[in-house]
Amino acid sequence: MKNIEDNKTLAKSYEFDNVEEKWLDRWNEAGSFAAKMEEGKPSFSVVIPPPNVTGVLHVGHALNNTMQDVLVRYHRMCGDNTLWVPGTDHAGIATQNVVERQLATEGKGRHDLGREAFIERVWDWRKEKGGTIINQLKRMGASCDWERERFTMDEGLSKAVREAFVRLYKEGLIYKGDYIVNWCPRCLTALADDEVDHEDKKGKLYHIRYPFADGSGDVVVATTRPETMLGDTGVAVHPDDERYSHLADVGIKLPLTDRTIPVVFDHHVQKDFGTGALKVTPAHDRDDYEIGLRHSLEIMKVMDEHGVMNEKAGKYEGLDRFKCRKQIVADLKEQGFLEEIEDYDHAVGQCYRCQTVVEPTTSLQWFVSVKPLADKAVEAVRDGRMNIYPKTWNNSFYSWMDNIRDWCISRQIWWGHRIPAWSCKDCGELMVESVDPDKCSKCGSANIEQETDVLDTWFSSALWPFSTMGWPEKTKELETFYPTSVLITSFDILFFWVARMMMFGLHFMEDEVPFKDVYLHALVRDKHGKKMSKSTGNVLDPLVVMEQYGTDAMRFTLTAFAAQGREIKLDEDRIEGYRFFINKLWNASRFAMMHVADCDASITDVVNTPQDLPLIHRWILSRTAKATADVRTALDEYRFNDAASVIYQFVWHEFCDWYLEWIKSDLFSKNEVLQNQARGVLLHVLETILKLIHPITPFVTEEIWSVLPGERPLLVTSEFPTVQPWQNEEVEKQVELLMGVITGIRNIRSEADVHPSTKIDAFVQCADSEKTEIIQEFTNAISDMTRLASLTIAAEGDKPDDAGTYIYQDIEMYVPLKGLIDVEKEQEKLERERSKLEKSLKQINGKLGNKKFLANAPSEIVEKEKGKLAELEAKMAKVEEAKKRLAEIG
RNA sequence: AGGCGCGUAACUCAGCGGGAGAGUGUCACCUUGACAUGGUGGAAGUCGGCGGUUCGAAACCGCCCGCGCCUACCA
Repeated sequence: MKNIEDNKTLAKSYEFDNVEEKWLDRWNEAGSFAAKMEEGKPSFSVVIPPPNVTGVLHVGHALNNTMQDVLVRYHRMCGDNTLWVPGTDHAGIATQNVVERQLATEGKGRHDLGREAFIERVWDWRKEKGGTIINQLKRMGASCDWERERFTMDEGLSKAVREAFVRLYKEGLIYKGDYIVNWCPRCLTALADDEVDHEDKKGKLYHIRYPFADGSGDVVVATTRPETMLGDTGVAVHPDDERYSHLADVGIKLPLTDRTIPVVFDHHVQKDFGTGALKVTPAHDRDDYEIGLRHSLEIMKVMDEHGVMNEKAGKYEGLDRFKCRKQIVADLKEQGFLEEIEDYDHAVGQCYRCQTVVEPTTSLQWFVSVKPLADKAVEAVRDGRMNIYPKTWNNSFYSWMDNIRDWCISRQIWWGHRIPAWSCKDCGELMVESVDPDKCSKCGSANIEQETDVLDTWFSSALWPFSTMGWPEKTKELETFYPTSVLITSFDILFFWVARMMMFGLHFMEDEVPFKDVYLHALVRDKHGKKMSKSTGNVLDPLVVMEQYGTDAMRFTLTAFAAQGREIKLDEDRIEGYRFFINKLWNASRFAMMHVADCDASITDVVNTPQDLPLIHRWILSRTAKATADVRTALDEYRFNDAASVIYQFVWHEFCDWYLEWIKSDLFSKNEVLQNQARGVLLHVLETILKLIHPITPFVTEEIWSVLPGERPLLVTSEFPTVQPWQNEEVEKQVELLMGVITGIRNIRSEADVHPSTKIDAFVQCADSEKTEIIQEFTNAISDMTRLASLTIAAEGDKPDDAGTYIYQDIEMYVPLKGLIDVEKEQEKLERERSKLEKSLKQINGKLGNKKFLANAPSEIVEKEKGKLAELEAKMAKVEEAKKRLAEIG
């Protein structure tokens, strides 16, 4: 045995600072994370949800990447061909904004530089700052194959984007058209529907009187945006609304203009809202646009791209849309058309990047016809080729996909994949080609010009699962790793991203799904369920957490919290708790090292013949097999929190609390056989534990592993434990019995305030000879663990009056404590016990007395209840007897 | 308005058809040959409410109360 002070291998508590850095380097040097593509092995592959290149690690990333890493490390240890592709997303608008802000501090705008110079500037920025989040992911221990890092704008992926675009165009699935889109007048670009945030704002509802053209009367319409009336080309009412049925042929004289507009009848109008009449502005409202189409109304755009009124707005030309609103209201009022202004709260769409109020407007944009693609994705989920976890998301997925609109993919910014379309300035021909054309394919003119728009960022990320593996080339990576095994991401991008990967994956990869499983994890909130935000000040920064508690503690916490739900309320106290757990593991290993440091690694061979081992070793091997099975199942089913809790429970409360305490006497024994058995099993179980936890807490486990005796390869690439045939019910039952006795005696000591160092005499009495025999056999272990001077098997009726008592099943333990017994306290304890038993007995007797129960319940349940009843009755008898005896002295 | 979800010990959460669990906190005792980032023992819950299904419900169904989130075309 080594003296503890001489033990130089492990410090007294786990200090993570140097350890983490050290192993990051070693794993890197050893190429531990490099994907292997060996024949005949199962594949496990994951592509990272690429964080924005402008991103900084937040707790959501930490959760997301911990979960991925747990699975990836697990499968790598299982010997699978394992690939985890890392990378970042060019994040068009976000990145452009960052660089534009940087330019602004120099007093410049992007137009001062021009397109090419600006893009170069963005690349410079990316070179300098774009690695931040990648480095932070590395710091977390994410075991991506870093050699394969990809960027959505790098050469290979750009080629894939172009190929995808050209194919879709040639297949007629991409078209260019003048449609209403969400327009950001500040970013000067179209936005996809899901790039618009809706926020309730206080506003006004203006009621405006629209006179009939024939002067026979008027109708009042309501609007929150009076300035759009300049673009009104109709008034809509419900076809069943009698109030307006006579207006079919009468026009409306639009105030402030000299135009007369028609009344149309449309089911979209709500009869009971306001007056039941709706002004229709097809050019500046999505619904009005649809109504306009249905009734062939003119589309009249009255604003320009900056949100400034244009020449169609007549005298209002040149006014900003909000200034124009004021002016219009004033004019309407003056001319007597304004009926009423009421306060009105409603949702206003804002640009998700700059919060400018979005202007719905028509413009010439590129679209993907998604319906046929969406149907295939839905089909793949419905027939189980793709599974969404948790499956509660299926319904949301279906309903979104069924109502999906064509996807506007063009953006009027500079940073992104420029649309590979050229138009001929002479004949107007549009060319979409994979190779840049130098002249018009129709008229031969060299006077051609490339489209200036770039593609929506999500277009390139939709290709991610296969573009990162070399598509459109046929690569070994694709062959080995596509479809990927599982996609792990946050539910809030199910539609932005996941659905689009499904659509593109199926389309371009010959109906092969991009991933078999999708795991949608929760959003991380603070411990009260509030969204973490800088302004609230409740943000938990993973970088700070890693510094304070260590990366392993953070990872374990996140894993333990990762139940399949919609939100995770993260309580910082829990992180500390799990840090203590890691320290516990550390110290248990330290203890083990005191006994096995100088041994040969082959001492673990004793586990090959478990039948030759003493009971407690067989017990821990049985529990180890159970824990191994449970962890594997949990990870296979994405029940991360279960894996964490199985490990926690097993390591702390079974391995440390019971097993280590129990084998101490053997470890210190002079009997070499016992000692070697203890050392061998101890080392084996510790090795197994380290392997089981490694996917969750890679650093501390690798560190401990490295000091264990013998030459050993890195833990990261060691074999994950398989379930050994060690589970043994009989052994577990016997140990449980002994534990019950030990707990009982400890309880008596504690209740009677016997000082822990005082050795006492204890007695056990039980009518069951089998149980008595086991207790007899383990007298020494019981005595060691309860600090007894002696343990005696007593005959019935031998019990002295002044003894502390505890009853476990049908076993009574007692400790004579002359003068130390507080009779009243003891009586209270027994009464509590008795009343609890009485309640349970009543319940069970009720069940077993119920004929229907006996008839309907499965027989094993009935048997179980009967067994329970016998046990409780025996215990009750003991308790009543003890009470009676106690009453006699009292 | 529709959809989804949540309400279990003081707190943060598991469990989701057969005896109410974990961590933290709390109380008592204890520096016993890894660990006080520890040990031992204890207290603590009509499992939001009311009905229903069932031999049996915290779990399944319905309604109600409270709280979130998402989607939406009430202008």
